[in-house]
Amino acid sequence: MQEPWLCSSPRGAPPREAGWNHVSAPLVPRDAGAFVCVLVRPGSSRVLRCERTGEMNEHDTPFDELPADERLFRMRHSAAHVLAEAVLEMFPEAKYAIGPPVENGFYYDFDLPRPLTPDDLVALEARMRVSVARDLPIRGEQIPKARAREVFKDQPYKLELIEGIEDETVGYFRHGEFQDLCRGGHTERTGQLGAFALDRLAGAYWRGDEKNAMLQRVYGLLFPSTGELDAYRATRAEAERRDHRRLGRELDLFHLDPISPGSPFFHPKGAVLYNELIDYMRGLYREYGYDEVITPQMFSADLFKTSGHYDNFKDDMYMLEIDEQEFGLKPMNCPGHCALFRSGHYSYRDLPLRLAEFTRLHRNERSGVLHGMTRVRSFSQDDSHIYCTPDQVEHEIRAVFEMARRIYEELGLGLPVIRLATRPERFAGNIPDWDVAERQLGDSVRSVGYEYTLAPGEGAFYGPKVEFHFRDAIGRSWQLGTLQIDVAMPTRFGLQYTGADGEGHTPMMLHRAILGSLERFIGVYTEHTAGHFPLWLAPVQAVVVPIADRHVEYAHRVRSLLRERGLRIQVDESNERMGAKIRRAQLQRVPYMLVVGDREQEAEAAAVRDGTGADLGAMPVFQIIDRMVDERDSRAIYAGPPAHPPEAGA
RNA sequence: GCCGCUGUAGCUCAGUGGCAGAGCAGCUGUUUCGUAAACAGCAGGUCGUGGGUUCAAGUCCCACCGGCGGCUCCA
Repeated sequence: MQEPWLCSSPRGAPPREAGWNHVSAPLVPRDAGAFVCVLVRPGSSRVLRCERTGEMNEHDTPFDELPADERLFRMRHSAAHVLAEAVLEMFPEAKYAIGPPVENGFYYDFDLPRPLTPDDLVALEARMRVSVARDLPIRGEQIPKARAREVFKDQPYKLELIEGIEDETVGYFRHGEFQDLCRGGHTERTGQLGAFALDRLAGAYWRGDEKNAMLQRVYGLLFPSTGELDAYRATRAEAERRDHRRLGRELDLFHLDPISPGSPFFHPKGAVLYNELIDYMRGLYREYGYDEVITPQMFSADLFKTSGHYDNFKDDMYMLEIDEQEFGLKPMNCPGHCALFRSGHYSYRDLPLRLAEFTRLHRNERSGVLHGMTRVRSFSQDDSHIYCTPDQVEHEIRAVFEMARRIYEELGLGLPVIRLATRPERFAGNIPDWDVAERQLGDSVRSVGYEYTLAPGEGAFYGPKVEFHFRDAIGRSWQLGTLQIDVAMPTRFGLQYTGADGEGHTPMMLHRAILGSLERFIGVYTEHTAGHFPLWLAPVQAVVVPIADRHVEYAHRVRSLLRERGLRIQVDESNERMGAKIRRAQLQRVPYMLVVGDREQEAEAAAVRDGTGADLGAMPVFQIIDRMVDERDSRAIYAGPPAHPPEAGA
C-alpha cells in the first residue's frame, strides 16, 4: 500500500472537476492545518490523484490539465530532483547545489567525493527509474527559514541559497526520502516524468562564478514522450553529420592545426568561400556607400589605451615588445579606424564616412573556448565603422538594418531575431549618453518592423549593441551580425569634424558587421546548408564526368567552355566507373554533374544531374552555361539536399 | 583559464603488460564501363610529446601539448 498523499490544501477547497469524488478527510495531518484531498472515480475505490491547493498553488490545477509547456517545465524540474535523489543515494556525503529545468531537459550540480564517470550515469539513471516506478508523491510547502537551516545544516550550498532568499519562509519539497530547497513547479508524482535519459557530465562553477568552486553537473534530456526524445536525438545526430569541423575536412575546405591553435588554414576550396563572401560584400559596399580601408595589423599599446581596449582586454590580446615599447596585434578594427579618422580633416560634408575593412584580427581567446571555426583566435570580419553627424544616426541605423535584412535574405537565412544588449557593469562614457543610445537603438529596431528581446548588461564596454540572431535549417540559433552605437571612442580619441557653423563637433560612431567573422559565418553556413552551398559559393560548381577514356577530351572541351564564363569546373578523369564518379561528386556536394558519353559528344551536350540527385536530362552545352550563369548571378538559394543523402566513408 | 573525457595510418576505428591491425582514402596495374562504391596488388606508424615504473609499455604512473563536452569569457 502506498503511503497516503499529503496535500496542504487551503482548508479543504473542493476540486473543480465534475465527476470526481472529493474525500476531504485530513488523512495525514503531517503539518498543522494541512489537508489531504484524495480523488477517486465515482464508484471506484482506486485512488487516482491527490490535489493540493496550498499557499504555493503547487498542485492547484491537476497536472494533466496544465498547459503543455508548464507540464514539461515541471517534468524537467522534478526529474532534476529525482536525479539528485539518485546521486544522494549513491553518495550520502554529496553536497547538492541547484537543479533547474533547461532547454531539452534538466541538470543538477553536485559537490562529490570523486569525479563521476559515464558508468555512474548508467547507474544513476537506473536508480532514477526505480524512483519513477515507485511513483512517489511530490510534496511541497513553505517552511520557516529557521527550520530550513536545520534541515539543510549539512548542506553548505543550500544554506547559502537560504541566506539569499528575502522572504521569511522558503520552499521545501520532498518525495520519498529526498528533500530539497526549491521554489517549486513540480509534477504531482515521480511517475510523471515522461521520457528522459541522462546525457552528459560537465563542470560548472557554483553560481556561475569562476572564483567559486567547480561542481560536477549532470545533464539529462527530457521530453514528454519517447517519440519526442528520439526526435531530439535524431536532430542531434543530424547536427553531428553537419558539423562544420567534419564537413570542413570531408569537403577539403579548411583545417585546424595544433601548430597554431584556433587559427584556421583555408584550403583552396575554403578560400573560394572566403573570397566569394568578401566579393559579395564589396559589391554591396559600392552600392551602400562604404569605403574600404586597410589599416595596420599591429599598433602601439597607446592606441588601445586610448580606445579603452587595453584596460578591458589586455589579457586577451597578443602583446609584443618592440624596441622596448609595448605593441599589440589588433583584436578589432575600431581603434585603427578612429586613428584614421583623427589623422584627416573631415567636415560635415564628408559624413557619413563608412569605413570598411576585412584585414585579419587576432585575439588570444582562452584555450577552453576555442571551437572549430565558430570561436577562433585569428579571423576577419565584414567590419565597418560609420562616422556621422547626430542627425544622420537614425538614417544610418536604418540603412544597416536594410542591408542586413537583404543579405540574410539573399543567403537564405530568413529574418533575424534581434536582441538589444544594454550597459554592462564596466563601461566607458557616461550614463546619459548610454540611455540615449539604448533608446535610439530600441526605437530604430521597432521602426524597421522588428521586435527585440532585451539582454540587460550585455552591451559592449563602449556602447549598447543590437545582435542579429538566426535559426539554421535544424533549428539552432546563432548570432551573426551586430550593430552598436559607440558612446565612448569618439570622445576618447578627440575626434572632430567641422560643422556648417565652422566649429568642431564630435561625430557619432556606429560599429557594425553583418556576416560577423567570416570564419564563424563559414562554419555556421556550412552547418546550415550541410555543405550544399548555393552555386555562387560552391567551390566546385560542376564536375564533368566522362563515361570512358575516349570521352575525356570532349570533357575537357566542355570544361573550357564553362570556364570561359568564369565557372569553376573540374573533370573527373579517374579510372572509375561512372557510378563511382557520380557518388564522389555527390558526396563533395557539387551542384552539377555533367555526364558526357558518345551521345552527348555527338550533340555538343551533356547529361545534367543536379546536386539534389535529380536527372535533368541531356542539355546542349550553351544551355547549361546559361542556366548556371543565371543561377550564379542571381545568387539563387540551393534547392535542398538530396532526399537520401549517402553516408560518407565505409 | 577551470572541471571531466580523449589522442593508434590522411579519415573512421580495433588492439585490457609480450611480433602495431582493419575498412575507406592514396599509389600501381587490369578493366573502358550510361547515373550513388569494378577487381587485384603495393605502400602507408616517433601509437600526441617528454619523463617514469617494468625483463618488457600503444597498454600502468606523472607532466606538458592538442582535441571533445560543459562552465566562465566573448571588444
